[in-house]
Formats: sequence, C-alpha cells, structure tokens
Amino acid sequence: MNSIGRVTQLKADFFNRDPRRVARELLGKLLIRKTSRGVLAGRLVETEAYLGRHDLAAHSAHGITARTRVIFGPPGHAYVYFIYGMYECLNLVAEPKGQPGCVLIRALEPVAGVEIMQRRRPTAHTLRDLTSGPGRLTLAMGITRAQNGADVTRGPLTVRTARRNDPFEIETTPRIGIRHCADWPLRFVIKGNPFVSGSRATRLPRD
DNA sequence: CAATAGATCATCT
DNA sequence: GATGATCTATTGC
Repeated sequence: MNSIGRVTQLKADFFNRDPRRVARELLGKLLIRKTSRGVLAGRLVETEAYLGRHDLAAHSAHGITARTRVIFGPPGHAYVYFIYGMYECLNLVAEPKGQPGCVLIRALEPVAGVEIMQRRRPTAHTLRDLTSGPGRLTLAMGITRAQNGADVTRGPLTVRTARRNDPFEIETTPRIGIRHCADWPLRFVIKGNPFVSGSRATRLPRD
C-alpha cells in the first residue's frame, strides 16, 4: 500500500474460477518478478484461457502426467512448460485443486527493470520486441521451469493490481498457434495496445 | 510488409 | 519417432 493508490496482491480466490474469467481479469494487472539483480514488472496485455473439459488444445486434455500435474493442482500456481526445443511459456493455474484449467500469459508491457530485460533479450531491437510473445516474455523476465509449480500468491513471482490503470476495452479472438479448437474465442487482449504479440500490420490496421 | 525455413528437445505414443 | 500454446533471420516484393 502506498500514498498514490491501492495495490493488492492477487490471492488464490482470484484464480479459483473459470479460466476465461481469470484470463479476462488478469488484463491490466502487473506480473512482478523479483531477482537478485532487481525487480522486473510487466503489465499483462494478452492472455489465453485453456479449459479443463473438452478443450483438446489444452495440455491437460489427456489427463494427469508428469508434465500436466501442476494444471490439476491448486489455483494460483505457475505452470511453466518447454516448447519447440527452445522456449518456455508461463501459465497461471485456475480452477480448484483437482480440476484442470489455466491461463497462458502471451504478452506484457514492460513497466520496470527494462534494462535487465534488454540484457536478457539481446536480439530484441525495440521495446515492444522485449515481451510481446509467450517465449519472449519468459526470457525477458528470467522465468524458467525452475518456477514450475511455484505459488504465485506469494514469493518472488507474483501478480498485483496496478497502482494506476486507465480504462481499456477487451478484444476477444481465437487462440494462437494451436490445431485443435482453433476457432474458440479464448484469447483476450487489451484493444489497441502496441505490446500485444503479432505483426505490426495485424495489430495496427491502417486508419 | 509477407512468407518461409531452421533451430532444437521434452513429452508422450 | 513425431510433434509442438515459438522466435528469429532471411528472402522477396
């Protein structure tokens, strides 16, 4: 808490709901990562919901395995998986323990620790390249499978409400890069935000 | 700006 | 043994 506004850390109850609701309400919140080098923070501008039942695009679709165990665990924990031999992606677990469901974090707007992020992302030549993609933001924030299963309601990786948060519209689209259930409207973005992933043309159609 | 190829490996069949 | 919730560099217009 501080003099400018009310800042609260999201608790387990926030995540203990339908992933669609969690994904929408995560927009505009801050992902906070404390490292030995300093504090990194990013505003969530793009999320995707992965449902527990009948969602064949979700890793949890085929039951509990060594990898998907965390998705079936308690809400408010991190599910970090390795993909394409190179990248790691961050999800936040939703739904009560025993019921699968999670939210993929697809893009952030850098808020604090930009210099540290740039050091971790030498190939990013612009500010928006830093964290505009699920693989990019984990690199920038130093999130790896070491954080898999971590409790996000406490500890060095957390989510908080923003001190100041201008009103925004939420745009809903199909999810990116999946084969199954490819037309389900489960991707949520802050409309018009330049830090959303994808090409410039896709994001900013000329006016 | 659009399209495409290549990198690279944990996970599950 | 195939596949994948991706990113980057490169090519061509």
